[in-house]
Amino acid sequence: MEKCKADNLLKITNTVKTEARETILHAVLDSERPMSANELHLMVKNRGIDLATVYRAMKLFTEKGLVRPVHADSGLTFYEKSCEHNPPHAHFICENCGGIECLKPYGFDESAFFIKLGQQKEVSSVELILKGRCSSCAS
Amino acid sequence: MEKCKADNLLKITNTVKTEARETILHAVLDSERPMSANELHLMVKNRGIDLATVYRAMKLFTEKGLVRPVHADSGLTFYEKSCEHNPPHAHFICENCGGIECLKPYGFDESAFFIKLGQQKEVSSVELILKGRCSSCAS
DNA sequence: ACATCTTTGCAAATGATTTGCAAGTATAAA
DNA sequence: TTTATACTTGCAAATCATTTGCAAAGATGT
Ligand SMILES: [Mn+2]
Ligand SMILES: [Mn+2]
Ligand SMILES: [Zn+2]
Ligand SMILES: [Zn+2]
Repeated sequence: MEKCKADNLLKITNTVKTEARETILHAVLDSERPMSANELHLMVKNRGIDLATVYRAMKLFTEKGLVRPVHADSGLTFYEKSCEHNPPHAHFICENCGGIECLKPYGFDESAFFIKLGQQKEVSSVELILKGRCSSCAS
Repeated sequence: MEKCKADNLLKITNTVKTEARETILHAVLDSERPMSANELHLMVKNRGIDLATVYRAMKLFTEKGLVRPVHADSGLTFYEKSCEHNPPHAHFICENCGGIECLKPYGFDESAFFIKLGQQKEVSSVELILKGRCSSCAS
C-alpha cells in the first residue's frame, strides 16, 4: 500500500529527504507522460528550485531506480516514474511536434527476446523508441 | 553491381557530387561500425574538410537514405551506412567505454512486431538500443 | 547547540550540433 | 567558353541541453 508515494520511495531507497527532492519527485509521480528537466522545472520553480537541482535529482533518482530516462534523439531527455505500476515499455516520439507517448507493454516475454538479441553480452537496459507522426499531428 | 559505391549512391539519389561529400561518404562506407561526426572528421580533415561540413553531409545523407543515425544516450550521434547489405538492426552501447556495436539482425519478422507495437500510429522508424558492458570492458 | 557531511542556488563552463556569412564551386543557359 | 544562378563550404560565432565550481544553507548524529 502506498508504495509509490514520494515520501516512502525516498525512505526505502535511503535517499536523504529534502524539500527540493520531495517536490521534484512529486512532480514526476504526478505526470502521466515522461517529462523533460525543463518541464519539471516549470512545475517547481515557483518554490525557488533551480534547474540544476532538477538535473541533480534526476541523476540521483535514476541511480536509485526511482525514474527511468528516455532519450529522444532530439537531444532531449525525458524522465518517467519507475515503479511496479509502470514497468518498462517502448515509447513513441512524434517527429513533427516532438511529443512523447508511452506505448502499451509488449504483451509477451520481451526480456527473453532482448537478452537473446544481446547474445553473449551483459545487457543492463533496453530502450526501444518508435518514431512517426502522432495522432494530433496526423490530422 | 556496385550498388554501394559512393559515386553511384550519390548519382541515384540525385545528390550534387562534390569532393567533400564523396570523401565523407567513402569514410562512412569503409567503416564497419557506426561513426560519430568527430570520428569521421578525423578521417577527412587532412583534405581540408571542416567538421561543420561533416555534419551537413550527415544531415543530407540521412535525408537521402544513405546513412542511418544511431543516437547514443550520451548525446553522441553515430552514423552508419544504410544499403541493402546493411539492413536495420539493434545496437549495443557499452556503458563503460561508450563504444558501439551492431547486433545481428533479429532473425524474425521484426517489422510486424514493431508495427504492432505502434498500433494505430504511423511508424516511420525504430531505434532499439541495448546497453551494458562490452566484452573488452567486461574483462 | 556543535561538528560534519550533504545539498542547493547561481553563474560560468561544457560539448555536441547548428548557423550566418562571404568566398568558392557546380550546373546549365547563352 | 563565358556567364548567370544556385548550391556548397570553411570559419567563427551561436545554440541548447546538461554539468560543474563555489560559497551559503540544510540535514544528521552527538
Ligand atoms: Mn513511458
Ligand atoms: Mn549498426
Ligand atoms: Zn505530434
Ligand atoms: Zn566497453
